[in-house]
This record gives sequence, structure tokens and C-alpha cells, in this order.
Amino acid sequence: MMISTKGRYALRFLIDVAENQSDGFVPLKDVAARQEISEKYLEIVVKELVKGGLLDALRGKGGGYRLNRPPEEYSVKSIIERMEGPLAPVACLEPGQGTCPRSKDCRTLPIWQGLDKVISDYLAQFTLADLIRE
Amino acid sequence: MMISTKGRYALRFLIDVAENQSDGFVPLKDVAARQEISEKYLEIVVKELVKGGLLDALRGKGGGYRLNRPPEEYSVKSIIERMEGPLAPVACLEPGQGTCPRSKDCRTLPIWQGLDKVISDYLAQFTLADLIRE
DNA sequence: TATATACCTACTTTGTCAATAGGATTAAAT
DNA sequence: ATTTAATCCTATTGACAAAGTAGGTATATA
Repeated sequence: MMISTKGRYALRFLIDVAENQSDGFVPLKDVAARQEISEKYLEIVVKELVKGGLLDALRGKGGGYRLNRPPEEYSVKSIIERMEGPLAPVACLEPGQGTCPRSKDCRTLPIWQGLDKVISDYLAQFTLADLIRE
Repeated sequence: MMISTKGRYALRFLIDVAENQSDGFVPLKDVAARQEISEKYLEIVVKELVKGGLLDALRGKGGGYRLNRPPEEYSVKSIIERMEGPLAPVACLEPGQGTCPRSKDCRTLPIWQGLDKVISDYLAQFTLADLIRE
């Protein structure tokens, strides 16, 4: 399994905000209730989204979260990558891994490169706009 | 990262055996040396392959391992799944997970189902025969 | 000033990854 | 029969991450 609760909760959080932010800010508490996710844990997830610039936050009464751009501009890939780190299916493809000394003669490298591309292309083609309803 | 050393070592082991079994059995020691993998750890990996019926083993002097069918009949998917378990990208798609109560209205489920299919289809299309050289 | 919200630090529990260690068993070669 | 070379078996370890929990601080609105 490659996508943990962090990535899945983040995606569900953003979808929920997109569907409910019509007027103003959406409080985390409401999302947690609708999505049946622990508030405390969701805080940790959402903090990442704010730090990553995917969400605007407002403190205090009447506060909460809201998207800072239209849903079409949030690709599923970018959301998942933000939470999970690089989606590379094997360690040797992760960014910052100097080329493996065996790569020249590695029988399996092309397979992993192809798999990486298939996954990336698939997730890049969807955005929040494709996932919200009504 | 979704594919651990277990899956990667298993694949490299099988490729190495396929390329070197011309005459008889290939000892683990030789594969470990060629592939620069710890013998002891490789034992653990290979035990799984034998238990899973992907390899024949012969003990004692002159022993080792050999494929029990032609390389075309080993799909990469089946090898990886044997070592890693189900390739499902998210927990709720793993076999034996009764349908999630939210599935009826889940915005993200179709995405995960599609991702699962893309990965499975990709890995199912290659076999050992595509990976061996010479 | 009360209230509702986001923000922050620390801890816990459980499990997996990637090995390592040390031997027991088996089959072939001498 | 004995040595040798291989697979097989059980247990342990250290590091790390996943998935939360606990308790408090800062801030904006009513």
C-alpha cells in the first residue's frame, strides 16, 4: 500500500472544503465530523497543507480554512505528493538519489521508470474539480 | 515508495537464475555475489519464492535453485505480489476488506480503483523473459 | 470578555523494514 | 564413511514510520 491515511485524509479534507466553502471559512471541526476523522489527527494533516500553500487559514471565531485557488488548479498528484513525499515506486528513483552504480546494467530499472511514469501520469490528470459533487 | 527490497531482490534473484541456470542449479551464494546482496537476507527472500512455488530448490553439494517453468510464465506482477502482498494503493481496496461504509458516497474511491488498475495492468504485461539479456 | 477557532510541542503504541546470528538438515563428491 | 557445500529454520536487533493522543497557547470575532 503506497498511500497512507495522511494522503487520503488530505484529499478528503480538500474535497470537503471545496464543497462547503461557498461563503467563508470552513472549520476543521465540521470537516472532521462529516468525514468521521479524528480532529486531532486531522490537524496534523492540515497543517502540512497550509505550510505547503494549498490552503488559507483564519484563526479565531468564524475562522477555518479555504482554498486559495480554483479547484481545477489542484491536481491529485500535487496533493498526494505534498503529504506522502515523492511517489517513486522504488527508492532508487527518488530525487536526490545519485545514480545507482548498477544502473548501467540494471535489468529492472526500466520497469520501475515505466511504473513511475504510469502512476504520475494517472494522478496528474485529475483535479479537485473532477472530484467534487454538485 | 511501494516496492521494498524484498520485491526488488526477488525479481533480481529470479532474473539472475534465469540467466545462469543453463545447465543445473544456481546456488544462492553466486547470485548474492553477482547482485551484491547479503546472503543471509537473500535467504529470507528466496524462501518465500520456494514456498510460493516459483522456484525449485535442491539441497546439498551441487544444489541451488532453478525456475520450474519458462521465463515467459513469470509475470512481474505475480512476483512482486508474492513478496509484497496485494499491490492495492490504499487499504480499503485490499482483499478481505469488507466494503467501506462510506463507499457509496466516497469521492475518492474511483480514483483509487483506477490507480489500482493502471498499476496492475502495467506490471502484468511484463514477464521474466522481457528482462533477461542474452 | 467569552467563545471558537487555528497553532504548537511532546508522547505513545504498534508494526514493518532490513538485516544479522547461529545453527540443523540434506545431498553430492571424495 | 566422511567431508563439503548447499538449503532450511528460529530467533533477535535497531531504526524508522504510521496513526494517533494529550494538553496547552495564540488569535480573531461576537
